[in-house]
Amino acid sequence: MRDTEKAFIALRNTLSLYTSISDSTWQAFMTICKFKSVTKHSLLYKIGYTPSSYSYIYKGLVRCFSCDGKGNEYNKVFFDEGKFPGSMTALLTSSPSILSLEALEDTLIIEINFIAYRKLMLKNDELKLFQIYYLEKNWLLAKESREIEFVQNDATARYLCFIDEYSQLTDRLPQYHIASYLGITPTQLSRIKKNI
Amino acid sequence: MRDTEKAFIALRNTLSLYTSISDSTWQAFMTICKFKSVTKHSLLYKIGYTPSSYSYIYKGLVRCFSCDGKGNEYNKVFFDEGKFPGSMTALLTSSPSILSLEALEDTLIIEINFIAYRKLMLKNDELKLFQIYYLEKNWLLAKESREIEFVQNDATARYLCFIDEYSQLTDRLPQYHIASYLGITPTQLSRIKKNI
DNA sequence: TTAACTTATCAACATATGTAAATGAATTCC
DNA sequence: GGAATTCATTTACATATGTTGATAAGTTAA
Repeated sequence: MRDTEKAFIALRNTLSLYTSISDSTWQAFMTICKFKSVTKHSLLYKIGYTPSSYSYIYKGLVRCFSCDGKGNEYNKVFFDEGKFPGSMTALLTSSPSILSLEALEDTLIIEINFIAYRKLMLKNDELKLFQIYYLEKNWLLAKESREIEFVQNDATARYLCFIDEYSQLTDRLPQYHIASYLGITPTQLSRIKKNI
Repeated sequence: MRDTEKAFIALRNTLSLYTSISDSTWQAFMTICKFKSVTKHSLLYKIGYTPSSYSYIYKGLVRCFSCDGKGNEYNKVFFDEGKFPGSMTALLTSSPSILSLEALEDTLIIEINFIAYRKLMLKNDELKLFQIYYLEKNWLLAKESREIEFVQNDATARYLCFIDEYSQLTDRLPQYHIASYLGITPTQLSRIKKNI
């Protein structure tokens, strides 16, 4: 079986984790999707651009980061297989994103056209349910706990949280990207690891 | 005119900032609202409880904070006149809140029953629009920029952001609440103020 | 394979911030 | 009005983290 087919099967399985997806819903959904391959280090989208699609990761790894004016980057989330990287905010408000997405490995994705998805979702009850469950689980709750985790913990505790949350990614990610996620320098992360 | 009436007029004006509110919408909306007075230092709701209403502040000041296990509190947002304090997350997901709300002054609010509001909103186009605009402006965008502000800036820069965003509140808030909002101790805030 | 580059670790020093305790000003309470 | 409490500031010291530069291991490219 080719990657394209396998990717679509994986996508349907992921949707089904949230709510049941009938064959007819799936047929309609597939027509607004496009399989795509992006090479390591390329950007799925850049700060300042208004994205027109979600992505679904079949294979690979993507980081989401913001930038300040001085050339520093700050990692916010990592997305691996089965996740939907993207700026929900930029999509919902059709405004330029304040975030960028970069592939950290050669990555296979399925692009889901955002406008077509909205149209389809608004007249399909299964997709409406998916949308609600997905938003609640992956955005509202995740954002709230990440914020609290960041505010309440020191860097060592945040590192332990990171290992807990991203155990399967700790060796796919370079140290300096982890450090940036934790809000510290690679030097400091090195010290923290030594102290544990 | 009594406070109750003035509060309801203010509430209608606030709704109208987001979208137009017809008389019939307003009549229906008013029936799910209740005027209430809360004294300084009392809690609108506590961590662990599932809130059943939004509030609207007609007069007064409320802080939203989280707690860790060691008795420390962390301020997240301040709400003054015209704002809707509450944990959107807890309401949307009907889950126990991980946040508390405390009145920092004697405060006059209007409580809006959440379940009744959902019902009304889902069959009223004006309220649906209000809901979307309010969510986008006050939750998605605000949360995203607050997170970036916190991650990218040092404490001095965050203090300047705070003054900018909350200029009208800087002298209604005690230093130690501002310090907690900035993620530093009152001692450090004192030093920062001296250095500016 | 060698050379060039990237990455992780470490050391030395600088800076930001926390902690604890003291002081004085402001506020609250009887 | 005076006593008690709360709050902001300051000092001295401790700790966490940043910065810079060195080194060595690992990776990539010629």
